[in-house]
Amino acid sequence: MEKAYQPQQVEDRIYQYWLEIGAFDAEVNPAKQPYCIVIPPPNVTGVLHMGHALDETIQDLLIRLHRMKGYEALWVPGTDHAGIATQNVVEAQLEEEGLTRHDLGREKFVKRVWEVKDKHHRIITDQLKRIGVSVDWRRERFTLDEGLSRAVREAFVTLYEQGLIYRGARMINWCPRCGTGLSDLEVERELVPGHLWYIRYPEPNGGPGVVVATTRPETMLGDTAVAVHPQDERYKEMIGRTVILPLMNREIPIVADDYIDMEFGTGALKVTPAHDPNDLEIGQRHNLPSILVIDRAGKMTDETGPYAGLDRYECRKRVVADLQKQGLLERIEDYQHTPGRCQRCGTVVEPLVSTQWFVRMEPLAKEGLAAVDSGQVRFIPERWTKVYRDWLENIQDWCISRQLWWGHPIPVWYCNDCGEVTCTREDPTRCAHCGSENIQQDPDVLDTWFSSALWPFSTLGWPEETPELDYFYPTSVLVTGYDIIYFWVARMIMMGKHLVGKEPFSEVFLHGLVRDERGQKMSKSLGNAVDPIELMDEYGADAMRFALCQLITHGQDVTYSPDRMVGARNFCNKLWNASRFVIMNLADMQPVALESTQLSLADRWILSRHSRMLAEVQRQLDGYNLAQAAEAIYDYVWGEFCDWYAEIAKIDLYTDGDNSRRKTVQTILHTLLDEILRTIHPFMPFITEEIWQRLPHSGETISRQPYPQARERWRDEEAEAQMSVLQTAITQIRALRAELSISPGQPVNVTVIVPDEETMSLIASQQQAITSLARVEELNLATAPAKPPQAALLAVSEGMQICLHLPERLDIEEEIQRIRREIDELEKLRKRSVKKLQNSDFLNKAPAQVVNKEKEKLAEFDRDLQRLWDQVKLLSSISP
RNA sequence: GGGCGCUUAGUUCAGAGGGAGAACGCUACCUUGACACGGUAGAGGUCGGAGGUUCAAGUCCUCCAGCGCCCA
Repeated sequence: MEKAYQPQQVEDRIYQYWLEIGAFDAEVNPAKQPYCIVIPPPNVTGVLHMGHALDETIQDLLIRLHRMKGYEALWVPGTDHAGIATQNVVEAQLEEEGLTRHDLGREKFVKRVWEVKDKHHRIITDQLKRIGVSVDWRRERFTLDEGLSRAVREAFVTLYEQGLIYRGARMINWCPRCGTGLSDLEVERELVPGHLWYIRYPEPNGGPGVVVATTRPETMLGDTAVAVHPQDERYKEMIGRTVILPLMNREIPIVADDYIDMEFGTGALKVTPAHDPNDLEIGQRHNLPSILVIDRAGKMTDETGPYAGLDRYECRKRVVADLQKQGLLERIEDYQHTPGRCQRCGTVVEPLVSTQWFVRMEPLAKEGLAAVDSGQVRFIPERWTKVYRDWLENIQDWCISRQLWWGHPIPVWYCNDCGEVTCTREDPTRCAHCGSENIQQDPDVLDTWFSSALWPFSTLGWPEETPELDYFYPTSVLVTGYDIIYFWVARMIMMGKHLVGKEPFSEVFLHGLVRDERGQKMSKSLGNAVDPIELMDEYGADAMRFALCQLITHGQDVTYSPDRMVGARNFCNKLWNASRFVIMNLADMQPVALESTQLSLADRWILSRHSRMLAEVQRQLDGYNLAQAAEAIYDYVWGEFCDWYAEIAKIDLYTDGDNSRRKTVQTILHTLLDEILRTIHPFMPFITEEIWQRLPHSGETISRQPYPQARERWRDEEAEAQMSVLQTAITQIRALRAELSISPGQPVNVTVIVPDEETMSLIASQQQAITSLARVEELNLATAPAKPPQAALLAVSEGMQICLHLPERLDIEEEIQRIRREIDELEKLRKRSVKKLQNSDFLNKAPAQVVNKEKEKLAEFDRDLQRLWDQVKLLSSISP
């Protein structure tokens, strides 16, 4: 074995091996319990980032864990066509060539998108394999493939037939750059500095009229009213009268509406029903006409007279200038406002009334709420439930049509003769209403999230009643970031309940987002994105995975930390070398039955600690506390198995003589290492497989071995307590050595004065461990009240006095000072303890157990202090 | 405006009522027959601030400040 673990020599080979033996293949298997995760499909727009690495690591951990626990574990891989995002990538490429998608035409353009999809799909697949994902590649899906397209079609037609999908003219968000309508979720709002323009609308008779305040003066060209609050004393007289809309010279009414905020601006609101959702509602309440003044390209329409054809921002400047010229611009204030921007391209969206397809969400939202209220779906961490609920309780209809070319076509045909709509599961050749063949399909495509919403069941074969769907659905858990609760999680739950009749998963584990070292969200545009591939090149996939697991705490964002990578890489190496040590000493192993063998203190102790660790890992994993589970493993492996047990084991391994001890130790080392590897495997699959293959084993792969379980019979409180005393003694001797910088090569003599016979026999039986681990030449034992030897360094702990003989070089004054410092520390603790025990409230109200513990502590402090003072006296008496 | 989260060692983060923890970094000593990606021993926190509850408060409650996010 190499002296250091070299992941690059291992990972590829191991992954190929797994594929060869079908280690990740899952089948419908009634003999086993199913455990299923469907991957949140990465977009084929780009490459995987740290957020994916985190997401996949968690899922792989859960899948591998359950596979080992005996479940039929299926992880379904796949990718998402990511409609608008992918289309934009290709459009950006074309732009560099000086072309638009219209220059190419729809067919050629879509062909080009497929090429981009293929390229990114290859990259993503390679990246996933590097991470070590144990997905069943035979079952990979793509949101635009044939089966999923059928699912989309079925879902659309079903919802249409049920009246839950409808076509209508409604206010939507329009992105002038992408040239498509968007759903509310795809609009991001950001506070930016702007202005509030105060514009006077005079009365027809030349009276002063009213002053309105607006952040978007260009929309005034489409105003059809001014609205005031009915209780507003300032305007009571004006209600029902008219004012002249400047520039357009249109006479518009003043209406009263409760919606108006009297505090904002002048309390008078210009009403533009065609370009503001609130204005639209006011318009509907007062039967106001709606005048479209901004078109889909962001240019002014013919309705705007002299401004027709101008860009909306150019028009804003001209309107302001013209108002100023006419003396109707009263003033301009600085004002922070939040214009909506297209999530994908950043362009300021235009709210406008447009005919689109919508999903009626209210009935579906009820099903979504019921799924959570009934406990069918549980969020982890629990607090996200409220976020989910709040959204569903205030749900708006979902605009699902997109004026794009990349995506699922809308399965609707319009009849050019009778004007009716035909929506069917198979492509129609004639109108379902009049039989005319003069029909044409809707040119639009569906929101990419529509197909995503079906993912957990479409990937399992729905709408076919496949055995997979029957067996694996509902899936076990969904693992994703909290940023797509609305976009994806909620919609999957609703669609699953409604279309399949069952919730798509019983648990949702929501993790945080990955941020850079300064806490900023990682993104390509900011240039702070860390490439997981580079990390894996440098530290190895296992190290990256383990580091990510250590960083995952419930729902909290994860700050990328290279230090963690180093720590995890070192842990890999530690595991590698501990294994190397065990393997080197296993050549002549003849396993013994541990139950019927005489075990040493260290043996009993490590078996107990091992079992305790397994229980803790289990407990933490059950609660999705991955960081705590990882910590439990780390602390045990490094701090107990390596630091203590392996060191003590060397005594038996390297000492000739008692062959039965060697056999026992070999058996324990092998047994525990095997279980350690299996316990860590879901976290660090590659290194554990590599080592496991080099250990005596049966079976093809560690990934299909049973997951270790804690053994109650290995628990040994007595061994743990005794070992603790031994560890204290050794640590104290080491500390005394360090105090005087005695090099490890230099042996020392030690006297341990023990408080009782029990400790005496304990220490006596562990002489070898002490002399070996603390590098002691001669170990003397005495029972209190023996006097410590003169001129010795003294430490006091667990009732023991540990004296390090140093007859020649000891500086007595310095030693007295050192002991006094120790006394000061103890004294502080003693005082606190005394104070507590003098408090009658504490004695009366605290549980007896706590009080007793405090009393014991105080007794120990007193005893230790006494001995330290004795030593000071002793040293003082011989001081020159 | 409403809601959520965070504030603990130089840095990144755990801890959720009974003597402050990890990783990395730092100091000292050490190539000890698994490992210098190592060993041993250390230094380093009035747990954001102010009140309160409690015998006991990083830990529970209230308020405040700062940072971040979501929704309107």
